[in-house]
Amino acid sequence: MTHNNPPFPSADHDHKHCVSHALKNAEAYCQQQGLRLTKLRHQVLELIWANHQPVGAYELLDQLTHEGRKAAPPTVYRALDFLMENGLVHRISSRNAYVGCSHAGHDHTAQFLICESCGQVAELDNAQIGSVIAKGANQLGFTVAQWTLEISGTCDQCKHRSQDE
Amino acid sequence: MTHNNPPFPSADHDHKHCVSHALKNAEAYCQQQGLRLTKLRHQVLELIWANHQPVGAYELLDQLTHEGRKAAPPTVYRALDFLMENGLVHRISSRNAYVGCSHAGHDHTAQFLICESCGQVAELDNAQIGSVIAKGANQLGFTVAQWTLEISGTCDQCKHRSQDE
DNA sequence: CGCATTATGTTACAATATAACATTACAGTA
DNA sequence: TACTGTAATGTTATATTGTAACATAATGCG
Repeated sequence: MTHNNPPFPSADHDHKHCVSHALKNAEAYCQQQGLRLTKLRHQVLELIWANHQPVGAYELLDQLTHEGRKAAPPTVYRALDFLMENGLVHRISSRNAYVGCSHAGHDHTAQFLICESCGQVAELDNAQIGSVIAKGANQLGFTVAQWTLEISGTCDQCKHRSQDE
Repeated sequence: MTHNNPPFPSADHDHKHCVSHALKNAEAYCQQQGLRLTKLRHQVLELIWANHQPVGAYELLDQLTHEGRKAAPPTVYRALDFLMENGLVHRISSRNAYVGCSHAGHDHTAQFLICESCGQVAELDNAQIGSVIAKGANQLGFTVAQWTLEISGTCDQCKHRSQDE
């Protein structure tokens, strides 16, 4: 299965829909895998998607609190750990921030395009990149366990926006 | 110019030599570029290389202190900023740690092989990886400014070591 | 030298993440 | 249903990583 959606959502896309879509996927996936997507974890995952761009843990903590839940840092970090272990969320380590995974359930490692102008992140799943990396590493006798690729730059929309000014 | 050194140094390589080599390179580069490689910066760079694997900022701070210098966090972070801005050091963001750059002076972005077993890091400079990434991003209208690739796994030596047991 | 600029010292604090132990909820079973 | 072991969450305290802001010292240059 491949995703042909433009990786950076258009400005007027139906964001509510994409959030609920991601949540439904996650629910189905956890169901199928016998994972406990508890209320807290569900809530954190929803917040992450709702933010629509990488969110910090303490930002999530604030948002949880505003939603009326008593929460401390471990509350958030434990939920994040669960979500990351199960491929529902990725950490953008160059930003200490977290994003929902667009291909949850697939076996994949993460590749991100991070727009410096709008702050949005798009997740790639480019097989060619993966295979070139594997090849390069294997040539050196290195066995790859996992990897992260974080690409900063400017997305298409922001380029056009800046031309309009 | 290309480097054909094995990226993970052999166990018995002359480490003192590789440190002094890196320092000489850095000195020459700064000279040539009119950059001020002050005593502090030189000292920090030397410590980074001497550690022989990624080092945390506070670890460097300790080491500086043990060498008799009065230092506080900003001391180290400012030196690191200088060294990173000028391509003499890279930050491994998945580890909050810093390593000397093996190709200082070249225009390149960083690709790291991080051995989970011995903790050592090798820096790649694989043009093919770079071009595949650029192509993948450009196809999506994304303009790449810079990127980091951090690959975790097991290096050749550690694989063999574990077979011997 | 005298001045402007850059680098470093110093203090305080912000931001991110974890340890350790107490309590609660949950799933399976007698 | 009540019992029990496990997993999840609550709670407090603290570790780790990184910056802000302002003072002082060193450096390069006219």
